[in-house]
Amino acid sequence: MTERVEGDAGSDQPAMNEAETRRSADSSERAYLTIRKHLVEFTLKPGERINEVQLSRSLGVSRTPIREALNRLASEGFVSLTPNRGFFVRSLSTEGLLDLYELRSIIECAAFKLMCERAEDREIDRLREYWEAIVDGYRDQPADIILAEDEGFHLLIAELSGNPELVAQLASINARIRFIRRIQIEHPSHDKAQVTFHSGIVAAAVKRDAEEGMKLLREHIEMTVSATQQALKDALLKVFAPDNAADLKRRRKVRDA
Amino acid sequence: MTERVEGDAGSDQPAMNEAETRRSADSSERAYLTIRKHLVEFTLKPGERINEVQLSRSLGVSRTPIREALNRLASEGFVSLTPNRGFFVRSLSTEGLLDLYELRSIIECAAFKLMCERAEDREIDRLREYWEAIVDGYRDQPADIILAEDEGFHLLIAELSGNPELVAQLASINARIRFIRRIQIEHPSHDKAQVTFHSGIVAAAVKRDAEEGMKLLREHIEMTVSATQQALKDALLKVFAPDNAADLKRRRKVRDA
DNA sequence: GAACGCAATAGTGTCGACACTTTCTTGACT
DNA sequence: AGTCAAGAAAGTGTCGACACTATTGCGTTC
Repeated sequence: MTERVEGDAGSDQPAMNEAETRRSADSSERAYLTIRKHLVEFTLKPGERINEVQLSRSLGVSRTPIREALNRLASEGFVSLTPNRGFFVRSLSTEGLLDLYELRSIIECAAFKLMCERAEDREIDRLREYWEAIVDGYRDQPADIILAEDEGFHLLIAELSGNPELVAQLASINARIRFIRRIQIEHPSHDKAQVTFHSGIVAAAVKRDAEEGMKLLREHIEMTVSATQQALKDALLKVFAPDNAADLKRRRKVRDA
Repeated sequence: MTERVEGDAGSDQPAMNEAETRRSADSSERAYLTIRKHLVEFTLKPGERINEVQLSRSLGVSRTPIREALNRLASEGFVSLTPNRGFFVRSLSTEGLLDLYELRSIIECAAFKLMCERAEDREIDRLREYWEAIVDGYRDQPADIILAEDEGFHLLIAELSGNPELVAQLASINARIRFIRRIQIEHPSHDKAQVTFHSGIVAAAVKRDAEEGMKLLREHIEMTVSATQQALKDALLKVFAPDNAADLKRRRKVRDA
């Protein structure tokens, strides 16, 4: 008896309903996407313990697909698993984020260099065209679109490196820092240098100037990092400022004692 | 019926010093280790479909922990999942291996550079001591030990980079190429330059000469790659030469028709 | 004799149940 | 009053079962 709850917390998956394609309902995949969304949006808060039963109820599926999704998320570093105690939302400290950005910088620089060495001219053209196609309205879009376009740009570079492992790595990193990037894009400190930056990258690619491109990438990510620290601080404030029941309770207990 | 595979533990988990999710000795974990072992030893052959029921019988557990293990292995790139058709052993083409080695080179070089920039003197000393402690009997050990010691050496560099993400990445890559590395170490073409190489790395580290160290790492991995191609060819031959039932059946069918 | 479709089989995806572990609650003892 | 222990409650880890999908084998038709 499949109880199909769609109105509840499942509201995360909007345009996924194609009556045409006989796509298997695949609860696991939907659970994965939904939970990841909750993680990215801080609906599930850092450090919090994840209740499988509660999740399975709110998604209208049994615990099995929930656990499959959580295992996947654990491999990807979103959550951690303590035996017999369950899954916990991995708390992303500032430090942890910086480590991720550093890794991203490493991967992206390497990808750019390999692209310069290996890509065909017409492939470099694809990069230029991709950028030219979005540059016009770039800054006037909503944050989500900007983010997607930016990720697409960098993923394309990874693809043109000819090494699928780099693409996979970058995609994984992107997923993990997406939430903070979105926050940062919406943050007042978000700079207008993005456009210049991307144009510079394209120019360096066309010239096959690996050094120049890597320098730009490094600088850019470096710059982003400092902006990110402020954004993260604000974000955490926003998340934990509205009454956090568990936290309050713990404090009250201590105070009363 | 329970196939208890935990003997020579070192062969599969040489240097598990990772911040990754820690698990206890539950069924899932055992299944994960066992299946991974089968994968790296080609007991489960590239491209083959994985039968969950069969696996669960041979391990004496239900399908649930098997599926959890397989999901994890899928996130890590060992197997792939096709909806409604199940898990397949990912066929590691030569090309795919080269991509992995390239990624490894990128990560290791970056780690070395960061270590040179950041590590304390006494941390560099740890690296030197690690190497001095194993250098004596290094070449006279069985392949598994050599492999574990080598992985430990490189993981230590990653640790000294101060970025846990690099450690995690390297550990994951190591797991995926371990099977071929072991084969390669046992292969006649395995060179004696290993000792010189590691000593050179240590020397460069002590001098904080990032360029020198990265050059050594690149050269070394480059060299390994060509040796690996031959080793892989031999390995695949060895794996597929003894009758492969599925394959033979398919061929017979075609021939008879 | 070959292509097609239908039935039988094998195998995955998901479920609800239960055992065991951890955490919380209550109440006795000092 | 405070501490500790025993029991209750909550929650995870694993199981066997079942529905549905893909594959295989067989018989029919042209």
